[in-house]
Amino acid sequence: MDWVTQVTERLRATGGRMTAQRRLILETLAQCTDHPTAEEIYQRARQRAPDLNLSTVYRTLRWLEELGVVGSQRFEGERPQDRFDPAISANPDHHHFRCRLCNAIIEFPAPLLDLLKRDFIAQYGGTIESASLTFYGLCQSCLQKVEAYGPLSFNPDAILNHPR
Amino acid sequence: MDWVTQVTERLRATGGRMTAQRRLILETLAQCTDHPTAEEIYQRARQRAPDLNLSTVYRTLRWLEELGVVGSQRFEGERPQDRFDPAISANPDHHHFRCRLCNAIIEFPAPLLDLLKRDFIAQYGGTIESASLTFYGLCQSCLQKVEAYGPLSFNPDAILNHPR
DNA sequence: GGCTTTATTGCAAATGATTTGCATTAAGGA
DNA sequence: TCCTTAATGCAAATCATTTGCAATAAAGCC
Repeated sequence: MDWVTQVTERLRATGGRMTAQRRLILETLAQCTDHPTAEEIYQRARQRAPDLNLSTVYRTLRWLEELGVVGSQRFEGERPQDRFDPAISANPDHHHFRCRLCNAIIEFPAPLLDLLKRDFIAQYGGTIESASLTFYGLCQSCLQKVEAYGPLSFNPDAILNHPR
Repeated sequence: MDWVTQVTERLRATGGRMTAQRRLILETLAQCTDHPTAEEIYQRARQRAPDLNLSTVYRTLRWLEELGVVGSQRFEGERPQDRFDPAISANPDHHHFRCRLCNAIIEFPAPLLDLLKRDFIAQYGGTIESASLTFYGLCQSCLQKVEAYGPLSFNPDAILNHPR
């Protein structure tokens, strides 16, 4: 049984209805290999159905989030907007690395996080229900480029006063 | 030399000016033991200077952020707003636990995070410049309350239809 | 101390992602 | 096929945060 059908069943089980718009959004999500914003999902889906509405995209995404089918998360260094993660349903225990230069996002498992959780509980008590870990840095290929060419010298004054 | 004076020196060194408003905001931050929002800082500071402006608070906070004097971070499960962290200048390497019930935030060190970073680099290459780790769960005292009394049964219908 | 430069403020208006109210449409069980 | 009500489209509202601009006031200089 494919992903869209699985989600449809979860939906029906909670009194929801499968619509053309929801199916389209689900199929769009299924094809994502990245972490798109609501607007990006809207644009991609709209290529197949131009009268799709952005509100519907938001409502569908929030509903999928409640079902645990997609995750959402914000990254530092860009304007505050949710990015959605269709991979979370297939692989719930992953975290994110984000490249500061090319903005690529790498998903990685972090089994050692359990050690950190145990340390925390041992010291402070309580329970931990979820954890969010994000690394920021340079991905392998951006690092290689920087190492190969050296950092670019950026001097706005020199650019502005440069003779044409 | 106290904190406000230290920050003033950093400020002057970059061509900035120390004003009554900035001093007030700094002193307000120095007294924080929590992670207030811009609005909360504004309300606290305004008790001493009622004509302080919220824009000034925002501008001052962003400037302190650039200087590395305060940190900012958003937490899940509340509306999207920045919370500011004056403790980051004294103790840069801390992470956050947030209690889902009482909303308390606990700061904790996580030296083991270096293992996770090393693991990541070994597998994917690149470099890691910063990391954000947040735990969500129940703090010790909320956990004890839940264990002592059991979870509350919340049934809106029963409340609405309850005879008075 | 007064003068000058320009960083900073207060105010109001703009921004931009996200949510919401409501009339209309359509899913899916009877 | 009919009926109930969940879902959509549209426009307007939200709400934290930012920004333009005229007025104010640091702080370097005489």
